[in-house]
Amino acid sequence: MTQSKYKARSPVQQRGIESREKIIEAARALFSEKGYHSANALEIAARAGLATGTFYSYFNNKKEVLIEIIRTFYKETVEDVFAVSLLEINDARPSIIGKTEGRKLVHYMIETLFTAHSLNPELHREILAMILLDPEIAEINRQEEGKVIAYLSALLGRYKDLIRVNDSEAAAHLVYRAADEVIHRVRFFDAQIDGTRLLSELEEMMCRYLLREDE
Amino acid sequence: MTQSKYKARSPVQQRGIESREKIIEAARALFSEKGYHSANALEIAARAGLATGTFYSYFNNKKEVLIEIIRTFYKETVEDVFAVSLLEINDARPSIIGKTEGRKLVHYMIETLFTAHSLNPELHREILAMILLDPEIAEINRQEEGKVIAYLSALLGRYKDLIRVNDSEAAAHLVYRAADEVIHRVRFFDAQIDGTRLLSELEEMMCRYLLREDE
Amino acid sequence: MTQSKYKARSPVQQRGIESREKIIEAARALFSEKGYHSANALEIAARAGLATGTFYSYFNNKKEVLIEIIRTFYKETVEDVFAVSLLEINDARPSIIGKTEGRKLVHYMIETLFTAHSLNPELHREILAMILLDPEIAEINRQEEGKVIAYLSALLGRYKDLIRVNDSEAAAHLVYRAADEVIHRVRFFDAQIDGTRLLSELEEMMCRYLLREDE
Amino acid sequence: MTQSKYKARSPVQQRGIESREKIIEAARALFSEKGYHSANALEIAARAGLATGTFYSYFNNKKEVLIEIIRTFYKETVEDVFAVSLLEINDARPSIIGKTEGRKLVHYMIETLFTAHSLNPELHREILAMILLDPEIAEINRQEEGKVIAYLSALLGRYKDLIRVNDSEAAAHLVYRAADEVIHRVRFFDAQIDGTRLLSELEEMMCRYLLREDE
DNA sequence: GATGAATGAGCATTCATTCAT
DNA sequence: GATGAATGAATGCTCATTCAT
Repeated sequence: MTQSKYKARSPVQQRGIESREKIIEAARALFSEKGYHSANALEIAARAGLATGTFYSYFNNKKEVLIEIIRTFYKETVEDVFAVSLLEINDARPSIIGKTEGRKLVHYMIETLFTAHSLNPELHREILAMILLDPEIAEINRQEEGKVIAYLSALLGRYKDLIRVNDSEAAAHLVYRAADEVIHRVRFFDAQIDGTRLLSELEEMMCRYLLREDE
Repeated sequence: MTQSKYKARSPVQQRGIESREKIIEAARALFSEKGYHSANALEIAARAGLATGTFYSYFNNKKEVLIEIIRTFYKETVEDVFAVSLLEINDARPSIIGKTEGRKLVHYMIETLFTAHSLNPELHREILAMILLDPEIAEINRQEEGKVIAYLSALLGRYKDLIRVNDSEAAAHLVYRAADEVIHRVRFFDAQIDGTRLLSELEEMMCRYLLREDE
Repeated sequence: MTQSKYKARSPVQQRGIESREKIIEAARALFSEKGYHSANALEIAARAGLATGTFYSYFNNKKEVLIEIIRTFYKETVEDVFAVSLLEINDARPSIIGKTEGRKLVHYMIETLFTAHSLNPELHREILAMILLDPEIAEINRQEEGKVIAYLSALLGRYKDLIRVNDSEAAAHLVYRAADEVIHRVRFFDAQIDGTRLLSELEEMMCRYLLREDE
Repeated sequence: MTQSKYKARSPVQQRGIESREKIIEAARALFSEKGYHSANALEIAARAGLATGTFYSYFNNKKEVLIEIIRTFYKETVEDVFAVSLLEINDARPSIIGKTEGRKLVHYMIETLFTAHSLNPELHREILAMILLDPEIAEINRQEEGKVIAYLSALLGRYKDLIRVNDSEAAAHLVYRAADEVIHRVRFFDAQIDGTRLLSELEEMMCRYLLREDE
């Protein structure tokens, strides 16, 4: 928390850039395997094949690595997956829209979120917990999440003929939140109920909520 | 984690029962104020006006207190609030139903969950995080949550004329999950979007999902 | 520096009081032997025959022990030595005064300061350095030193017939400062010049400054 | 402490000389600002706009820089100031002496020391502390201080008609020590007593001690 | 000459848990 | 039953110094 006397440096040489990368990779692996709280700087450095001090050359503390990982996580998983998937729907597969099959659109959205959750479920869970525990992480997440919601919002706005929501921004939030949470539960916990049934109901709920009756 | 050599005892004398109660109260206060991870046995005992050793007379570790608190939490907040509220709807206010105003029913459900979240938001957030971090806590939560979902499921089943879901169990899960998550976000984070708009959309989504067209 | 979550506790049981005492003694010994900066908590605890944690039960950090030692140091050495010596001059040996031998008074003062410096020279040196390096220690020292200077000031005021200073408070400061410093140099460093000559000149300076011509 | 395997080199090229100079300046600034102990090689190098390794090209460790700074400090501040001031008194202003105003001489001495202390008080304080903590620094200081005292001693010897000390070498030591210490206190600490009063008494003490009655 | 990446021993501090009283 | 003293492993972080480029 305290501002360190030694600020973490940014590597300029190739070797430094590689070391920083190794640390992030090692941290990502450890956070997934044993959780953020159980991993420590010594261990992360060792896993990266570096000394403890090297860790602190590039990061002031464990949390800074987590933040970096979260940003990368959103970039690599949610954001990219989303952008690509939605572009596909939009541009590469105009046929979907042509058929006015809004239900397929909903299915795609849920599937995409599910894929994003599946890339590294354990790490995802750790991040979700940290969002609850640390306001700084919460803020980072809010920023990153905002981009995803913006995609959704734009998407909902684009298909006005299919979708009947009034407040498309609030709807995007709602859809993201609800879907994310339900998918998360299905993904992590052997729910009291069969996951397939839950996802199926989720799709049903989304359709009833989002799509025009006459579709 | 490891089972202690000395098992925590159950108090039999009045004094012992009071000490145990004091510890739980102190822990609840501290978990709310500074979070589960930042609180420690010494501090909890001090807050309870007891010695460190006394803490370990009644609990083998901090987690055991948390589990006790979670059970009580569900009893005192979610479960009770739910049961009472829904009974009111059902029995004490048959007029609501008489009007076939399913929308009011939905509104009530959301309001009830919101109330439950408002009783001790900080503690609630800590518990949510622990559910993600600790499988044992997750299991405890699953059990307790199951009761709430059972209420919802029964409720949905009772108003078949109002409600059009096929799989009322899955629907109860879905409704609980989605509402809980959205409310939680609205409650804790200054979302990118106004909370009122989000709750309003949530109600709209639930209505469209749950209620028959002809209501 | 930061306020600890765990505040250092005050021992209530006899055993605890003894442990705290042992830590102070061990610290005093180590600070003398190898200096404040070179000693560390682990070492101090070990020397006291206790675990590291026990050190932190009674002190939040090394500096707190130093402060305690400084206070005790002033109590045990300077203050007491001074009070006793000066009382002796004053009450038990009125003959000195009767002879109007102010020179003996000055000699006593210097001798007393020299004795104070001799009780634990190494520790004294460490403390002097810390006064220069740490404002908090400087303040503690200022307070304690103030008492000694008050004694001197009172003494100077009492023998107005012998002593010709106008501003006895400033004079007390001056005398203390100058004598303390010179003695310190003589005590610690093999000065470029023989210590005896320096002390002799110090006495001469003090006499010329303090005593009436006609003494 | 340990002699390094690689000896620090002496710069021969212009560029090297400049680098060395930059390091000394950066160190001086940092030692003043945050103290000798809190400054470190990395920081010093960064401040000098150089790489860490460059620091170790010219100095084997931090202490070597301090020693260099102390020598320069004495050269630039105390020694020069002294020499110049006293020469002024002696050669350029024979009128002062002609008036047999020894009091002015004393005033000049004190003023000169005060000026020396004022050039970089924080650095001065750090050096004083290091003298107490490190025998090697103490020895360096002894040597440099010796020159100042030699000036004083010579000065005292030159005005035998004004000054009545027997042992002018011891007197020079004494005067330097006492004045230095008192001035230091006035300069650094808001003494319990007003600085002006103390300096005034200091001058009075010096006059009574040094000057002949019939002046 | 200069760079900055890497090292790793070293130290301060925390806290879950035990146990003698 | 209650107390609070004691433990010591664990961990975050620093920084003087080396060395490959």
